[in-house]
Amino acid sequence: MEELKETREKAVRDAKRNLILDASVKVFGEKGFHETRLEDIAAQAGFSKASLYNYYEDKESIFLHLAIREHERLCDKFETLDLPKDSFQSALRTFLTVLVHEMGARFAFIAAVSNFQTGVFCGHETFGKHRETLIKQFQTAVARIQEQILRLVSQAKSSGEIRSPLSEQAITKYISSIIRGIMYEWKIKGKMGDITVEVNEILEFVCHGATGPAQTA
Amino acid sequence: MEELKETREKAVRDAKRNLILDASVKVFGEKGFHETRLEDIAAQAGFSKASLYNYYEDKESIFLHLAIREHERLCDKFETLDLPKDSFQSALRTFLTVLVHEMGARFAFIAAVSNFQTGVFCGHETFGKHRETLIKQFQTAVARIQEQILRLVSQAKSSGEIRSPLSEQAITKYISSIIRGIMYEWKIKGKMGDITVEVNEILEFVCHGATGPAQTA
Amino acid sequence: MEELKETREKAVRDAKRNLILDASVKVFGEKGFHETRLEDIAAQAGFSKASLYNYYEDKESIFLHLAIREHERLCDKFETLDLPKDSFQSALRTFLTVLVHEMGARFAFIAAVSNFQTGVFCGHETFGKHRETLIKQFQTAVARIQEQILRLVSQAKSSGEIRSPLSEQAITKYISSIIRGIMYEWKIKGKMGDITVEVNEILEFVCHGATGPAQTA
Amino acid sequence: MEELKETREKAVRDAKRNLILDASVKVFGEKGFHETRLEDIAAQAGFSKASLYNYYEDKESIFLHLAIREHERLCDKFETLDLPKDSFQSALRTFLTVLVHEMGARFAFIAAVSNFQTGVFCGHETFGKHRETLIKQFQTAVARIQEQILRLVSQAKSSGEIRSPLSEQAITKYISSIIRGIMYEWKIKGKMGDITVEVNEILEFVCHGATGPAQTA
DNA sequence: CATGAATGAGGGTTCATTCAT
DNA sequence: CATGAATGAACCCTCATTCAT
Repeated sequence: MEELKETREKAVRDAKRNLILDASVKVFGEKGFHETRLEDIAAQAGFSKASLYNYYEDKESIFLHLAIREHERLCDKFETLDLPKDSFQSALRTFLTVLVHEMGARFAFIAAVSNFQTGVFCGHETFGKHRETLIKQFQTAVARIQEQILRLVSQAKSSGEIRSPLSEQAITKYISSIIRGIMYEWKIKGKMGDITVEVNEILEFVCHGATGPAQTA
Repeated sequence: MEELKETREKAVRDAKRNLILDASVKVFGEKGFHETRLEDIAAQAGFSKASLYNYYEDKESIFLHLAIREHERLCDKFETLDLPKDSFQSALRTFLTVLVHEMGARFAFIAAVSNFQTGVFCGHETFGKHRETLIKQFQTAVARIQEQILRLVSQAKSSGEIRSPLSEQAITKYISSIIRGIMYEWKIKGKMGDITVEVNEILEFVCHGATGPAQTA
Repeated sequence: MEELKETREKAVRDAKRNLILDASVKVFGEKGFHETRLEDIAAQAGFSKASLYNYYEDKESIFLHLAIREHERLCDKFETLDLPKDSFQSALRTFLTVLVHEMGARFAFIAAVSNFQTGVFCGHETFGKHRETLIKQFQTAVARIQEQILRLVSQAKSSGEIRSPLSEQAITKYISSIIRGIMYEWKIKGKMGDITVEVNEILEFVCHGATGPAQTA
Repeated sequence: MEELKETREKAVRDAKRNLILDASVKVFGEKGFHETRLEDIAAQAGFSKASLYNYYEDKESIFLHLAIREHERLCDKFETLDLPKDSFQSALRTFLTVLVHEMGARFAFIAAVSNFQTGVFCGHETFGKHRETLIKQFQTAVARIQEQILRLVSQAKSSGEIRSPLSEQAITKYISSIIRGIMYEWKIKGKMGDITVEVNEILEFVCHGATGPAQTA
């Protein structure tokens, strides 16, 4: 009995925490970290500004928790995903489709995360304990996505499908950059593009580069 | 006489405007737009905070003028640059080397510019007249770099060196993203990497992609 | 039957009210009125913050009730106390010993009360009805202690033991100040001193002043 | 020329810093540290709230600087003061008259300082560098007054005028307590009492205690 | 009665910008 | 032109108090 109540209350609380993040993804996405006012988030979430502090330590905490949630959701998606095993290209196609599909819906926020990484972190060096671990989690979550790509690339390298002399890390890095570029583009345009087209083009470029496939001739 | 004095004074004024930008590139690069305080810039430039307003309208104006200057400098460099004509690859190598060399010295600021583009612009819709034209200039300047790449790509496509079915714009976009990715990486690491290595790797990837050159076999 | 239940419930309620005050004496003593958070008291008392409002009107009410309780307890002690009748000095010794012993255990809180008196009251002029009477009680309770001293002094004056030309009120005032001074000293040092020593010294000073007893010579 | 300007500007700045303190002594005196709003001080001083930050780091800094100034002023007064050399009593009379006269005009603030000492300091242990030294200064300044009294007492002890077996420190402590008691009394009453009367009474008590002078008989 | 959650009302502080000298 | 000083306008965050369960 008592336990049931507790779990229910825990669930409600978690739901509200998520409501706040849902509101945040919109506002942070639109305005970026600095120009976002707690009040905007509160209004969007249907809370008062002060209430947010029942759920998160402070503004930065909301941002980080959100980034973590979004990245982990994505990772979870990938872990339950059956990637085609026939070829690197089709595996990457599936992967990118899911990735862009998921990220795309939050492209603006993803862009904000990148900005946050390069703009807010660098320089800061003194954090409180809580902050410290939260940031670690954040970085881990962000890194985990890259690792998914890295894994794909590594497999393809082992199987001989990737014959590039470049290190797996370098290739992964470039793929990431390209994806982030897409997010930026959409953010600036204000809307998503066509996912299928976008993925196909990325694939084409990633697999064959610019000088391209006809090299065989 | 009078004219001479005027031109001299103009020159002095321009010199000071540039001093301010020189200071800004450092501070904006380190802290990003939002976390930069006018006072930081003033201190770095050897002025008082109030003096900055003798030379620029406001904080955003400094940022935009700086971005414009940096991008135009780069463009000027390219216009006086004799790119090798023998192959797309060697032209691109030269181009990238110069680009990364120049940008690299300001990588942190370049990262800040990207963040600014995606984080500050979007959402704003009411600008004063002055702002309006300044922003146009800024966007033009940023775009001009991309056009340099686009021109290279176009030529290579005409000459048949690029056989990718992708549009020239798409290829250009990916190359840009990769370069921006490098800037981000350096910014996060806090220092530049080895330019030659970096350029070679980019080249390798851009030209042949991941599955790579040995496709011939 | 019904009555019994009611009295029992009343007793429980009173017990809880006292629990809250027990917690408060610690927290108010350590942090003073302003820096004490209701949450600190609640935690210390094993209640939730909201529950406190079932027992007391508000923060100030807790503080006042506590001060009243502590002072009345002390007065009760004195009323059941058989002071030696042989001399002013020995009566005062017993009195001070008990006073300092009792107060001393709560020295930090006593210091907080003084601060509260001079810092919070003065200036306030609009009080609600409830507040009004509570404050009266508080002031009465604080005054009652002084009256105990006053009574001692008066008796000694009547009996000729006190030959000072000073009014009984003045002497009482000085004794109070000295006692409060001890509380402050302990509060700042963070711990009580030796009661016997302290009382003896106070006695010496109060009875003979600085120029002192040897005046006879 | 240039130097003159600088010293003048320095003087103006110092004058303004003092204006702020002048305003603060009133407000802090009336409301105490916690209930004082920066805005109150600003209004009283004829500044905007934000302007205060041109002169002092923060609220606590204003309070501490003020306390230091007041205490040092008093000390300076004493150092230029020719205390009668004929007897402890007349020296103490002059001393107390000046002390109460000076302090009295600021009695409310002096009370606030005591509250601050016991209420705000205790517990805090982590301070910034600046704070650290400022607090040291504050404590030194407060202590210096006590030392003046201690010196008087010591001399009188050496000269045999004070025959009390109590330590000089103890006597000094009691005198201080009594003075602070007066400040509290005035603060609670809302106005100063008659200085001459007050001083005479203190003297009487301090010199002969309660049982008093006629002990000779 | 107990309490988790919600919130209004502020407070201290920051900073881009303006103004007077 | 240079600058110290002044300030309006926010913003983040805190906390006593209220409310719904």
